[in-house]
Amino acid sequence: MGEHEQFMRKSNAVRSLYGHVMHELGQRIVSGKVKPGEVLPREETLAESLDVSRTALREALKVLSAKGLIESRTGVGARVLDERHWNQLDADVLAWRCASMPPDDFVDKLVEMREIIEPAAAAAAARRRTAAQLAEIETAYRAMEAAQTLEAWTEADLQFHDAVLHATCNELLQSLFSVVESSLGTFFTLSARNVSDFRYSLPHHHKVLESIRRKQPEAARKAMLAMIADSHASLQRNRKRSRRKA
Amino acid sequence: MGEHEQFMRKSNAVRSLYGHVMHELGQRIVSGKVKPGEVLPREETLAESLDVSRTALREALKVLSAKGLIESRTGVGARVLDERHWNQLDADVLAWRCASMPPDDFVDKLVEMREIIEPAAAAAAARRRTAAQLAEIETAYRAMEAAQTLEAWTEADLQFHDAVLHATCNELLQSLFSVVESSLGTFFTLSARNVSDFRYSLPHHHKVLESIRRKQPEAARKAMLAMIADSHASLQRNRKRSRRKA
DNA sequence: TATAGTCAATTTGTATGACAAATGCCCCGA
DNA sequence: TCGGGGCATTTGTCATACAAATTGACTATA
Repeated sequence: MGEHEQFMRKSNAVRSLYGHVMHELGQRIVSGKVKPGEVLPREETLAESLDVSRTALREALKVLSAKGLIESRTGVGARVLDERHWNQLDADVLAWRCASMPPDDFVDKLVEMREIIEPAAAAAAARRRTAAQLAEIETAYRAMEAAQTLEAWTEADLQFHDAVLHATCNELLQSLFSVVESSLGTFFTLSARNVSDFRYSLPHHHKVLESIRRKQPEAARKAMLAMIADSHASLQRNRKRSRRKA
Repeated sequence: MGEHEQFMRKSNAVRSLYGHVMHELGQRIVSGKVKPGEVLPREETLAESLDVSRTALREALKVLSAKGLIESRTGVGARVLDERHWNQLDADVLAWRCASMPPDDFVDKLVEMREIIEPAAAAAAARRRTAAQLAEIETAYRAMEAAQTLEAWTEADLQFHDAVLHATCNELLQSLFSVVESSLGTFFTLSARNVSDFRYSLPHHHKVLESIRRKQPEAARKAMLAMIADSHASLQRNRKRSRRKA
């Protein structure tokens, strides 16, 4: 897993016991190992099998319930809910879905989301960005320029897109960063073979930056859309290649 | 509070103890009664003041932590996080923000989100909808046509927009329904005086329905955008009116 | 036989008390 | 002045007990 210090919160959830349990159960559900409609074993049994106390297990269940994955009812048990109820935009749920090489159609959905969100965000940023927000974007861009390793590039890339969302001055839009994060993460996973040319999208980013600097919403929208379309195309080339291998 | 039986889950969270506690603390935070950076009283004290056990309180804190509102650390306490970390798209967080007559700029942000999401969703639905999904949308439309009370209208309206999101075949888009729900809810709250003409947007909905039926993405996009722009304009008229009163 | 009502078993919900672990701070010593 | 050790504070985890809700079976009754 990548280390995006300032994005991935140090998240005590990672270190804590209940965090592990939540992660484990969450993945079981999202990956389909336990299917919607099924009820989990009773808490005492489940706690024992996971080697934690009922307290820790229950905290995990509560959070999963808040994410819409399960519903606990007295006297019945914890039933896995239908996908329709899942909090699909939750960072954890997205991560769980992307964890194990997501199916192509899910990647397409991620891309569709980006194509809707990010061009609109770039346009809004071009309209409303403050000087400080522009500086944030530029800093991220410079970091991409300077990146020597794939890891450094990835972090700077994420920071760039986060900064654009931030510049929209709309925190609701910024909360969609989790989608971008999962999307980019998956992208780098799926196209890990050609690590060499990871800088190919730099010109696209430059155009977005300049459009936002000059406060040209339509130019920013187009530049961002082109960037996403380009990376999507590159991803599909990789798909075909790996399918041929198989 | 409206009753949208099939949207608002019966949500044991409403009835349960920890649910009340979560709601109470969540509102305190989102409304700004306790500000980011502050630390809550220690669990024992807080539990006592809310008249619940530490167990129930901790379950509430865990969920609030999952929503990004607070962060608990051993030996320190539960610190309220900066708005940047909040899970802004979470249904509860949105509801808490809209609970107490949200400021104009937040309403604008909701509208901006709708203007980005829903036209794109309508276009996608026009491209990919199945016959069954179209039927869902039509059913909702008929219910709007037949609605005699504001309550019936509101429920059908929500159902219409949910059906459109569903017809995109992209569950990520559908998860943004919480935004539409909060937005419409707030809209009806703010424009509650002229209840009489609640049906004025029916023609807009008709255009969206027909465009999706005929699989015309661009027409669907435009119709949806026009609908949102129209309701936004109507909302702003109301704002001015109520400002004049004050 | 059908039906309503009661009871018992099961499972989650809540409370309580205890201790482990992490953090921050003061104080002491070099 | 700086660094480390220990102490107080607070959350993290565990174990146990009982309350509350749901289910399903059983029974009495028409």
